[in-house]
Amino acid sequence: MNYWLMKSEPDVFGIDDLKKMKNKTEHWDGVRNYQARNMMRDQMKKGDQVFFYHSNCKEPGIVGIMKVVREGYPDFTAHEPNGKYYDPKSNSDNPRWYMVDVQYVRKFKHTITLEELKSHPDLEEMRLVRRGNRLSVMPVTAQQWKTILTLE
DNA sequence: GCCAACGTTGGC
DNA sequence: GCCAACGTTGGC
Repeated sequence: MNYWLMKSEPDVFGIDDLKKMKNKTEHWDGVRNYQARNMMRDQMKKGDQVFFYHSNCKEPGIVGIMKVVREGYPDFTAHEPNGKYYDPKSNSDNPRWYMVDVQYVRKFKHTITLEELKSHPDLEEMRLVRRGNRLSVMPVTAQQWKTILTLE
């Protein structure tokens, strides 16, 4: 089993929104970055655990855990001409973008803030805490996963 | 709201 | 295939 971290802006779609969905499950649409796409399309497997990260908000950080319940499949929002994720260069015969379905597992009592993550010596290697990082889907090692859970 | 960092686009 | 221009991300 692998571990991941995925970012979302809570004003757009936060962990409470995921919890409210039917079966507490939602497709993770709108990712328009090739590296992130490749991970969702090729590497994320059913049962993988994922940290839910809130970005671009008052208190950025990890707010809880979800899991992959459906492996990579084409992101249909790229084919909705009036949608905000529309990409005219993608089509259903040859989809450019992919997504996975994730299910809510639990929410932390407190947000593990970016500041805390940055100040932990064992997490220096995490892409998340690196300067200028913009990747919205990234792998987390088993060791990092364990370390982060101790901060809960 | 600012702006640095980054990814993508497109002219050449 | 280089690289300047542009758009986006996301912390602050």
